[in-house]
Amino acid sequence: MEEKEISQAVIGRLPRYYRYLGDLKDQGIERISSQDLSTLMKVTASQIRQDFNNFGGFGQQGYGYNVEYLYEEISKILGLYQKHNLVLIGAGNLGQALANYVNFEKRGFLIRGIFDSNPALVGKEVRGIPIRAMEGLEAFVKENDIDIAVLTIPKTSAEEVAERLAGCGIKAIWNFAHVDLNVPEHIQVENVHLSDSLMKLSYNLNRYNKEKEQKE
Amino acid sequence: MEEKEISQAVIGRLPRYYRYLGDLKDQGIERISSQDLSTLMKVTASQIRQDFNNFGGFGQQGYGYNVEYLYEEISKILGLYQKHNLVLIGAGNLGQALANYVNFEKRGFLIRGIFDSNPALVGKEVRGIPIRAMEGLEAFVKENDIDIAVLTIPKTSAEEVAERLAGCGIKAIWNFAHVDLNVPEHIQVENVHLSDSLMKLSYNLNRYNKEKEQKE
DNA sequence: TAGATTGTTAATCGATTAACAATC
DNA sequence: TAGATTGTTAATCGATTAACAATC
Repeated sequence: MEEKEISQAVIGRLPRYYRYLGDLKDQGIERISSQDLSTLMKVTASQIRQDFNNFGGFGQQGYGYNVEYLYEEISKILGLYQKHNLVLIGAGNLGQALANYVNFEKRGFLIRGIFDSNPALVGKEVRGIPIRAMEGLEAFVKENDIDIAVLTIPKTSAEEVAERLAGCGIKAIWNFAHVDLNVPEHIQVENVHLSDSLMKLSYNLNRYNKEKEQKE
Repeated sequence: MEEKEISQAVIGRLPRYYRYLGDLKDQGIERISSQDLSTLMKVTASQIRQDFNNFGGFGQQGYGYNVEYLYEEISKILGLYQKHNLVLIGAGNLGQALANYVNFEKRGFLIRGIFDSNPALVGKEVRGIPIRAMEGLEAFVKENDIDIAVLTIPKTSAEEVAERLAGCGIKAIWNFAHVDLNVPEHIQVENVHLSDSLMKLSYNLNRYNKEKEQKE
């Protein structure tokens, strides 16, 4: 069966649904209508129903959606029931922050190895995981069935490391380096460009202040 | 003059243009056509011209765009010529990583104060900036002309802190806590939801693998 | 002047919203 | 059965792409 491609706009909203449904579940709420969820999340009920129907009918007419069931279904869609082995490359501040972030482990994202090009860091540990030298990267990825690499390195070395990762069969890169990576199509890349995000905030802040000035 | 609202889709692309233009500038390239930039950035030339024309004509027929000029103009649009005073709330791993990130300072985002609710951290320093107790937050924000708060605290306390910030006149929040904040409309919020980002990667990774299996 | 390339209008595409018949 | 609410089709809206006249 040829499945129709789901737009990235929809995918991008799923984690937010997942979060709200998790909260509802924790509150012991059993069912919710698209209308109520719409009020809660400040999106249209129509969009909620459309989004869910991309993946088949999760609701029931006259009843709404079962919170726990919907939560589980979204988790399956996002692939969270599945374990992933990660390597973290770049044990600087941000890398260490991510390595210490326990919530990823809970969702099945397991950091198996940490690498850094700085000899002073090699041999040290972050949350019990030793920091390794970059030389061993390829072998480690292959031997430990690693599918995701987290890139928290400067932009200058990011492209080179990405190529090495592509060469040893990595499947996805979570990229915090401030460049766009040039990797083969079959490798999934998700960028987190922090300074881009801050610039957006800067724009909106300035725009709002300007508008205010004009009114005065 | 009533300025027409620029869509967030366009704003979201500006930092990427800015980055590419900065690189071109560093390479000493003087001018570029929308066509060449299009090839480089893998977007359509049409989109590039439309985007820039939202802010007035930056180019010249038959010539293209002057790299340095365009770079400066985008920097102005994004408000990067302007200094902003920030407080960082939450001196955990992520907070410290951000505090240590020098590039923000370069762009005029100056971290003036760091706050944490953990008494064990209070009094310590991050890059020369002392960590303060939460009690002093409001006074500090007012006295130091702070306009942006960076929230790197757990979701449980995020809403409460956001309300305190709203109460003392903060203008924008860069939110790393994994909740949607309920603040008045005039406060700009930019969310960085890391786990949402990882879930998106997870979805795309799984989808690709599934498609591959089907073909085999 | 001729060629290049923008600025801008028009066409297309996709995503969001509205409406309502189906059905629990 | 009557009421509620989904699933889904149709309408609208906005964003992207194409086309080309304006102009450097």
